[in-house]
Amino acid sequence: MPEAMYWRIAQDLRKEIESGKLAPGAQLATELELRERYRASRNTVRDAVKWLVNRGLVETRPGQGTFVVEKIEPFVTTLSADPETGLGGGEGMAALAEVTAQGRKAEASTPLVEIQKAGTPLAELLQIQEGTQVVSRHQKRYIDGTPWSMQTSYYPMELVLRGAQKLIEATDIPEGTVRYLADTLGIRQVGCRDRIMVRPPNEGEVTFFRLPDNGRVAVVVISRTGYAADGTPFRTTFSVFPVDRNQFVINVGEVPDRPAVPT
Amino acid sequence: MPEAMYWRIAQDLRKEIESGKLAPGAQLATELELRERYRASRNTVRDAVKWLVNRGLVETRPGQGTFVVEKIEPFVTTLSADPETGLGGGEGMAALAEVTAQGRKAEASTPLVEIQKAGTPLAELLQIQEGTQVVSRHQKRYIDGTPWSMQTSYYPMELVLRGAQKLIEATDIPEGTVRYLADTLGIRQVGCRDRIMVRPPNEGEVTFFRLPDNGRVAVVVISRTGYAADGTPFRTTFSVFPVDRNQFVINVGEVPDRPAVPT
DNA sequence: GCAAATTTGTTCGTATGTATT
DNA sequence: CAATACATACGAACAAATTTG
Repeated sequence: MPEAMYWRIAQDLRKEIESGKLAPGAQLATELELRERYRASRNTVRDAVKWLVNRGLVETRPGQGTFVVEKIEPFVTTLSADPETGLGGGEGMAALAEVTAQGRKAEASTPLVEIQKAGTPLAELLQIQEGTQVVSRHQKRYIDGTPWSMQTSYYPMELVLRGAQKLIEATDIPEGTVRYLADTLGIRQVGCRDRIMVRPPNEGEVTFFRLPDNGRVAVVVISRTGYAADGTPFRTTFSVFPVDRNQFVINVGEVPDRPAVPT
Repeated sequence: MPEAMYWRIAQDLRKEIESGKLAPGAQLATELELRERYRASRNTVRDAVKWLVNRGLVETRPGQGTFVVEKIEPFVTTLSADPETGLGGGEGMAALAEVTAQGRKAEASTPLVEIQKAGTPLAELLQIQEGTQVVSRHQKRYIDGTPWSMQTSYYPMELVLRGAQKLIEATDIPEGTVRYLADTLGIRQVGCRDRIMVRPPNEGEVTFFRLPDNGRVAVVVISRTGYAADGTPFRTTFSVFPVDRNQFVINVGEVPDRPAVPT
């Protein structure tokens, strides 16, 4: 009972890729060559190639050919946060420090500061009225020159009025905003809650991260909400990472140091 | 500069879906109807529909039609672990308790116990020689009847020889294996390290979780390695969750209780 | 710099098979 | 069994992107 021909062709090529016979970066036979090799019409071999493209095994470049996708060396981010100092998870300066510690070069764009009204999800996280004014601080991060993460932090506007002026300055806050708020307003972060979810990328994420335009590569969104001593949330940070180049580690209790090596 | 016709048709349908004009579960016009509506050939409207299928917006059922995919109510798992008692993160009985607490019905298959040789990644995590014998305990979990996660825990065979007989019995260990090992062998878990990654599902995962066969829905793999007081790892658990129905929460420090509501 | 050759992208027409109602 | 709807396959033509001579 033969399966569909395009399927058999696709499986044949898949095996060649997975066995390494077709190495990452290598060019596949052209559609015309495949047409002859499998004695099928061009549209049928194109269906087979589409099957591979949709699974992220190959990519086609008009005018050039079809190529086996290169695999990306994943970067490992430690999410474990010190509830006091602020955090350690892909946030602020701590993020950069972790990158350089792994022998890679980290860069970050200057913060983009905006005043916005809180939408439903944010208002819920910060336990404020929908439509309340919030400060948004946005940064893009790069590792070895490739886009690595986008981060947006939200603070109730009230904090600025109470004296945290630096929040609305488009400059890095070297000591970290959590530390800054503790020093300036005496708001200590006694705990935080991370929420992790995975979803398809939106248009802006596709272009910034240079993801395939078929939406195959998802993004991880980590929202971290910081809580003050009285139990009220006072800031939330959303970090967006493409799943094809990122892994995460959480340490609890006493764990030995170890270079985080991807699997 | 008109884009390709299949693209315009796809965008048109996408907008109808995203605006809610085509509700989840609703049936799209048939290919023949779309052919008339857009004055394109059937192959062209099929290309448009394929574009939507590859993004997971619709699904086609031979003999029936094309339907807008239903969105799934995500389940929230708390990963925060107590380094002592064991854990809280989607593991063992604790997992079941969290599910029922959210007013859902949890089930788990009886454990499948196997003796295996450790492969490279596992040997690295457990810091043992590659090829060393390990006990593997595998379980599948369901929430409200739908497949939710697959979990496989690995223990060095040595633990069984030292007296932890229950590890190789195909029965639930109600108090949890971490507690059991502490009671039986005096091995206390003083810390653990979680590693989170996202990858496409393999064949077994596609069939168990009933994922679309185009590999669009990725899975989250969380490996949790437990460390004893002397700093050596003594167990690793791999948990696999489909990303379309799961979110995760990590609490650090003092955070207020709050019903975990998906965004 | 340009034209030709190569390679993938889009569109149509047509025929037949398979699954469901 | 018949009607309906999607799945597979072939052939053909032209367009667009890229490389090559």
